Amino acid sequence: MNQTKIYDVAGAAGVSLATVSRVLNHPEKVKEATRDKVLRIIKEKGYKPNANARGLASRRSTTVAVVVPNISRSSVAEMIQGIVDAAKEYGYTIRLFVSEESSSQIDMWGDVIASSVDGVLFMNDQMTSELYKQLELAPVPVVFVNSISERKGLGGVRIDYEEAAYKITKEMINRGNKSIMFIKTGHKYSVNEMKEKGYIRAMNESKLTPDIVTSSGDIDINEVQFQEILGCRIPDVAMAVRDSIAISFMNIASKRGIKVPEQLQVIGFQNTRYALLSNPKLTCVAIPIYDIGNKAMSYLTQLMKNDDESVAKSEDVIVDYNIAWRESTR
Amino acid sequence: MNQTKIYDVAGAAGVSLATVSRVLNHPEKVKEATRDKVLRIIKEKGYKPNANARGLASRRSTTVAVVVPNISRSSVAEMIQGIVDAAKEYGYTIRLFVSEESSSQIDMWGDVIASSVDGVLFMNDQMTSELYKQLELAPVPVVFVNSISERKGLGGVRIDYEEAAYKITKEMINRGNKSIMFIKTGHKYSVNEMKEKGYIRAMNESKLTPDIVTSSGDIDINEVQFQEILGCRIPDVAMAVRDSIAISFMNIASKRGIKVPEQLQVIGFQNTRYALLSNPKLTCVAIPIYDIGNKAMSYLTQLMKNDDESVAKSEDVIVDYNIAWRESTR
DNA sequence: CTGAAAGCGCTTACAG
DNA sequence: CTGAAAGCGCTTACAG
Repeated sequence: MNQTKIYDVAGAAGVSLATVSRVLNHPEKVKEATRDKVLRIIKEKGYKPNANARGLASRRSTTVAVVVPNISRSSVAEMIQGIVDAAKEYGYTIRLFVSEESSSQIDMWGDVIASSVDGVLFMNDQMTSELYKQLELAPVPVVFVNSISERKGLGGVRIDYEEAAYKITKEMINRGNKSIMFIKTGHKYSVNEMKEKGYIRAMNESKLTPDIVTSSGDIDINEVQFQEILGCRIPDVAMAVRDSIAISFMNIASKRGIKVPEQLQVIGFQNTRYALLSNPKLTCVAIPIYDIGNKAMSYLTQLMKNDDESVAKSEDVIVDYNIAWRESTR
Repeated sequence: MNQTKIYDVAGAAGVSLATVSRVLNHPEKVKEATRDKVLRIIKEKGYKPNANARGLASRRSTTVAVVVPNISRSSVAEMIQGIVDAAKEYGYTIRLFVSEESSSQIDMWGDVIASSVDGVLFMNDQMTSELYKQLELAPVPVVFVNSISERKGLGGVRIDYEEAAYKITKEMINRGNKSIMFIKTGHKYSVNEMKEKGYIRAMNESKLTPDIVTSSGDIDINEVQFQEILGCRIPDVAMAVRDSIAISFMNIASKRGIKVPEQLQVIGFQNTRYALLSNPKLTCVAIPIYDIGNKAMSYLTQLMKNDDESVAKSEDVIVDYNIAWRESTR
């Protein structure tokens, strides 16, 4: 019930607590015989150093903060799984910070820093200049995950969403499709803006008129809107910024008797499990979101072991994506 | 860049660091004028106490551990959102521990305790007696979340899954359905075993023969299996332990030209977003998973403020569920 | 290779 | 109501 302290281990092993500490932190500095004895006792007693004390004394907590907006978005959860797995590999522990709005992220930032983490994995799609300022003052490295930073020295692991949207649009044009609809949401997510940009570029290049629909985040409202749209026009292709919106659109089309993919092709963005459970199965730009989390954490560990005085700066790392061709396209 | 320390605040305010600490931890013990001055300076300097130091000195870290298997399951993510929101309300911070297998949860447990949290929210569906032993020795309160503990003094917030499965099965029988299939997975999840039990009880009560199918966790394998099953027999109702399996079954049925819900009714368990994106929309036993997380965290805060010498024990708290009737049933 | 000691940044009895 | 001091459980130069 009372946790074993380093003193207990030292006592039982007949060494000083400094030696026990060294066995844990700099084993190469301890004679093998001593080390083995201490390790045995540590195991016997199930000793684990108190994280607070260790963090306070060493200024390294082997903990990183993961700052995300709303964890229940399925892509966020999967990304965290990637982070967690990499963290485990490198011996880091996670402190989770979830913020609803970007304004609250500023308040939260103080807590993040005070929690004395060794680094931060940061996800935010609605950056403000004040937030940038805060991040730039961070006493530890910050790496963006699947979101876009506009500042030098503050980068992260992500996809080139503009390119991805451009290429898939281009591909659909090359396949002979003329009317390609782009469905976005009202939110000002920078990654979604990149997708829109890529789409527009591809359309313009081919002298086609962009057809952009802004949908709600709510499924029920979407459905009404999609009914209206499909009552007026059936595009060759509908591409949505999120899988769930694409599926919602596809379902409404099916209900109206429109054949997918024969009359209408539908493309999503992300490749969540929704895409495999839809009927027909959704073609989408597959974002390796697990890998993004995983790589971001690995990258952060590199920055954290920088012994320099200064805080290591992060740069953008662009990760490859691919296209999962399924039944909603032909 | 260098973080403000309590000394800096004390200096600027012309008081001792003890007073600054008191303003933060026992404001009622400080004269109002002093308190206001200190608070002003704290705000000015953006001072936040170092979490490690505070935790070490006070033995309270205002941090709780959240221990879950695989965060990317959508129900887990939503539950964590509930936890996070309640944690924020009570001023707690989250340390996230994710374990793949139950064996690794034992190893992990040492880390959980060493991380000096004030309490633990624990989710595990495959308990072993060794794990129970560890949990019972925990120096802080432990509350189960959406999983079942068989030990006294170790309880948690959850649904009565047996009752839920019993009632929905009963309801479908009362509506005149005779052949009701239950689709489970190979995993030994205790909550799923409860669902199975409830289903069997309802069937037996009505002298109907239970029809239990064990499916794989993999969508592709499932589909092959479901094709085979539907080639042999079409039940009046198919009920699955998870939404995703139910949807998968429903999609295969649709592809075979079986009309849902006319010829086959399908019911899921959970009410994830999948259920709204399926076509037709899935009827399911709706588990208020966000609330479960939220309540578990609230409950834990109560246990943590127990001033007693002993560690507060937790008891089971059963949360209500309801049924979301949608298009896959009639 | 090992130990004694200082110190990490706080909190909290204990005096006053 | 406030301050001086001890102590939380570690790590890490510094001697030896």
